[in-house]
Amino acid sequence: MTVTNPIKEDAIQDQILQAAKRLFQVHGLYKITMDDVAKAIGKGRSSLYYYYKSKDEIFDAVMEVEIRELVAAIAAAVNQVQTVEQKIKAFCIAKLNVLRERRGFYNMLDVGMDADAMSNFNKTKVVHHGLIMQQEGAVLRQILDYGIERGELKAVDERDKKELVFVLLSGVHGIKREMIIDNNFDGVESVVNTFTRVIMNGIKK
Amino acid sequence: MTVTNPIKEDAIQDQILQAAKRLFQVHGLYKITMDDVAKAIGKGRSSLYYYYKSKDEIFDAVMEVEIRELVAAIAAAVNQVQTVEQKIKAFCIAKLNVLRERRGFYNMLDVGMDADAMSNFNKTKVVHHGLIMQQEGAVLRQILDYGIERGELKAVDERDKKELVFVLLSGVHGIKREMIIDNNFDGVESVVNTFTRVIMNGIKK
Amino acid sequence: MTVTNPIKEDAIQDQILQAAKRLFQVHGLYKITMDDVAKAIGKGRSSLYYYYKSKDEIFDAVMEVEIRELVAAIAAAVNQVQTVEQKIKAFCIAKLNVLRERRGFYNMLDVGMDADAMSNFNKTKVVHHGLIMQQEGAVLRQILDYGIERGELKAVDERDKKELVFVLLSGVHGIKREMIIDNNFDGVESVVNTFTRVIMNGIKK
Amino acid sequence: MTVTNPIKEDAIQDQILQAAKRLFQVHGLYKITMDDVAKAIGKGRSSLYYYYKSKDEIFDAVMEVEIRELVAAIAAAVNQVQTVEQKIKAFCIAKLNVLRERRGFYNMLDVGMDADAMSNFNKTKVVHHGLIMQQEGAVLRQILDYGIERGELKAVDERDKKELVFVLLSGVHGIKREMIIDNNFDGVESVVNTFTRVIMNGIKK
DNA sequence: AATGAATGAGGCTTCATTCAT
DNA sequence: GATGAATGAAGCCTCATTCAT
Repeated sequence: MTVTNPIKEDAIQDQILQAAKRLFQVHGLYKITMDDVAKAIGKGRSSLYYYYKSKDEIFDAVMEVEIRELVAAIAAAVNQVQTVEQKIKAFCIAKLNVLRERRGFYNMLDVGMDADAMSNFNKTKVVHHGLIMQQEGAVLRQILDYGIERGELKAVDERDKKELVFVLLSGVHGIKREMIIDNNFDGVESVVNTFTRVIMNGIKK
Repeated sequence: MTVTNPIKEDAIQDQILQAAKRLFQVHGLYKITMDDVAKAIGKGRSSLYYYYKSKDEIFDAVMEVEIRELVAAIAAAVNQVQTVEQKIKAFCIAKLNVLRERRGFYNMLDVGMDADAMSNFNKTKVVHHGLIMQQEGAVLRQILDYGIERGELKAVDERDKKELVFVLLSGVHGIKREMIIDNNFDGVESVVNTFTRVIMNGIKK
Repeated sequence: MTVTNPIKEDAIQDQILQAAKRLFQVHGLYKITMDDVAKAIGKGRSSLYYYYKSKDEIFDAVMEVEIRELVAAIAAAVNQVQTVEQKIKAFCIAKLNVLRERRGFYNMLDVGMDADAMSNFNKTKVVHHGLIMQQEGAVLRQILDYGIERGELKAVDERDKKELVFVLLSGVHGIKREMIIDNNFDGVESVVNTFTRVIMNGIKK
Repeated sequence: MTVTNPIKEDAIQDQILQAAKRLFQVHGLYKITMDDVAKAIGKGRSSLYYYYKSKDEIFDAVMEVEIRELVAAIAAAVNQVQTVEQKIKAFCIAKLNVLRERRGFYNMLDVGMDADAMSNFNKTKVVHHGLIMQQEGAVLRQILDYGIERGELKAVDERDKKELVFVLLSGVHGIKREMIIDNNFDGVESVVNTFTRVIMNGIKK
């Protein structure tokens, strides 16, 4: 049986992925070199190129995983509570909690994606960001619809709904950002409460 | 009037500043090399070092100008209207308008300041970010106080006020961010309206 | 014998070492650039960094070799003769002979180490100089002890012995220096004879 | 009287000289930039070029002064005492004392002049070193002749005399060097005593 | 499947020197 | 006399990527 084992191959590819993920999360993309990643999996630098064509490609792969995990975590949190206010709060807290440990990483991808990032990263990255926005937006929108249906919220037209989602999402991203910069997530609960309260006042029946 | 003209005196230093500012705004700090800046003013690379000790120093100088301009623009806009709602709206729109043309730049400093940036930038940069937050925060807080005094807003305790400012600021930053990433500022007015409305509902008497 | 050959393994590292050694010897550290070294082994400049982290590291490595070689040569020469006078003479001549071909190099390390060098070199370099002094001093001291034991020399107290070693060592270094500057080692034997004779007269029984 | 004042011109030239001298003494040639020198005299960098064609030329000028001062100091010290042993001791101590405060400077010129220095400096420098050796040698030789004449020393033939001078000179230089490297001149007197005693034993009647 | 070796391209900084004014 | 301004040449170092084995 000298057939190459595709599972094993994937295993290493995954090792690289996990190592890169961890490193990117802690230090950010720029600080991490291909050598850092290679050392983390105990292999030579050039070996990485057997599994991924470029640093960018590794980054893309890491992103996909992160996004999946983030969205899953948020959805799970939202589904565990009932009222709209609880759901929105859960949404915010879940997102902030996941991001708390992503610093360097999400920072740049999720909201961060600043001009630097944008000019360095290929289009794929922008697509990824859009994906997050879209998926998270979908969750939020479901919450709104659910609230309207349940009679908790005022009925609003499509355009308002869209903007509301945008504003909500932007708000959480902004809060996250400040907390990351301050490197202080201590007030999360409290700030989220204020945020949710203000928002709810603005939209509830 | 034999007063020496300070502008003329540092004409070149200013040229560098302006060139760097423009370049940083469009492309971000990392993408721009000293050579780019030098070429932009039609001089040799080493000439820059006659006016600034390092790339970092240029960057610092650019920042100072940007911050001054940003805060001034916001304050001016806010002072031109009377009601709280108008002021908050003015605040948001002024900020977003200034930032619209800053992309690469503010992105990285004001809100952007992501983990990468933070580890690469020196302490000065973080200080600058703090400065913006503080100054903008002060403006917002004045608006709130003004509104409470005028009876437009509910009176809230100190802690709530602080958090409210934080949430407001974070929100605008988040919105800005999304717009920059989308590279689409078309809906500014509308989004700001939604944002302000929701917020106002949450805090007005 | 399947033992891996350590020499072969680091063949290139050694090539760099040897090239740098030769270049440093002839031209001195400052004159030699990384590019010079790279060209000397027929490779690109950045390739050097694969084997050594910095110019300093190369220099350190060269030093280690030089010191080993120098001390070994001296010890060998000293051990080949019997009387104290012969040994001291052997010491001087061996040292001068080794240094004759080191010019730029030893010059700067061994004795040379001037204030310039000292402020530019890192601590390691000073340590290296100290090492040479210490090892050579040990050899000289053994000669003295040997001479006292054999009754050739006057017994002297510890402090005198120490100073004597210092004076002897300094003397040889001084002579070396002059010869290097004159670029004339022709009179070595004769000068060493004079030196040794004067010294011996001062210390023999 | 619009005649240019040669004295004033010389005055500035001298200011430069003195400033450079002090700086070189303390920090060594390499560490000092033209800007350092210019700042020290409170003028612009390029002004130096009005008085000296190049850094090298300044250095040359500084050297000349230093040599004059050194030789004068030594001669004075030697002339103040009577016996040969005292004179040699005076010679050594005077030289070491002058050099003690010259570190960076003499180091490189007087004895130091290592291969680096030699390849960086122009031929003039080597000439200067030779000049020191020659002048100091002359002083030493006079001491020897004086001693022989007075009957203190054995009569030796011309060649021995020459070598003796060389050895003496080299010895002092070597001692100086070690002391500079150690940055410790505390034992000067004692070491010079040992040196002189050993030497005297070797040459006195 | 893995990697050792090599490097090109690029980046920041320093400094002696020139030159027009 | 003096200098502000400008720079070319040089130097050190980093890193993603390639490629033969």
